[in-house]
Amino acid sequence: VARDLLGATLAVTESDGSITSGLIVETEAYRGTDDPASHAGRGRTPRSEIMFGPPGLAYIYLIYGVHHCLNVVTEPDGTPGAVLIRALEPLTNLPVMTTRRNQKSKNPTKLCSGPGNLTKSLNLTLSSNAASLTTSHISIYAASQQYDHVSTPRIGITKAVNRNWRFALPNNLFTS
DNA sequence: ATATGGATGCAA
DNA sequence: TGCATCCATATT
Repeated sequence: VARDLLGATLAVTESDGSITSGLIVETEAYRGTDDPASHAGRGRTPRSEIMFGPPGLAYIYLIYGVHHCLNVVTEPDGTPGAVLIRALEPLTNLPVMTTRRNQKSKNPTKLCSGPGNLTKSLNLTLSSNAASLTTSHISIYAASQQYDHVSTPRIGITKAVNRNWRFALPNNLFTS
């Protein structure tokens, strides 16, 4: 699923009705109770519970007390799994993103480059945790084509570094 | 290289 | 209750 999400469109409907969106260019998979790098790797906890739930929900958590990370719950009900969205190529509402990121340059390549950066650009916080990606203000539209990809170890983790579960569009300027 | 700073989960 | 840890980023 992490591979399939490459090239999909992530869109957030703002309170004024406008759409802030981007193309998913970088993802990471976290799957199973035997994945020590996953929040679900030590079984069900209040936080990881959502990863065990039905697919199609947003899992948003606070990291380092500073940044939010957006994940898509993927596996069938009962099996834990989620895909971390790590980078987007901005599509709409770029000025809004630039303002939220306090960017002076209008260079779009860094607007959504990194999991904490894209949630800031899209204004996603814990209040959107567990939102349905099919019926809420957050939506994902499947890619219209199959994209080529590269895979590498996941970033920022210390366990299970040998699994190449990070996926990105090759030679993409908007990855982190 | 370093400051940032809240939620989480586990031990006590 | 206390504390180490954490899927990161901006700034020095």
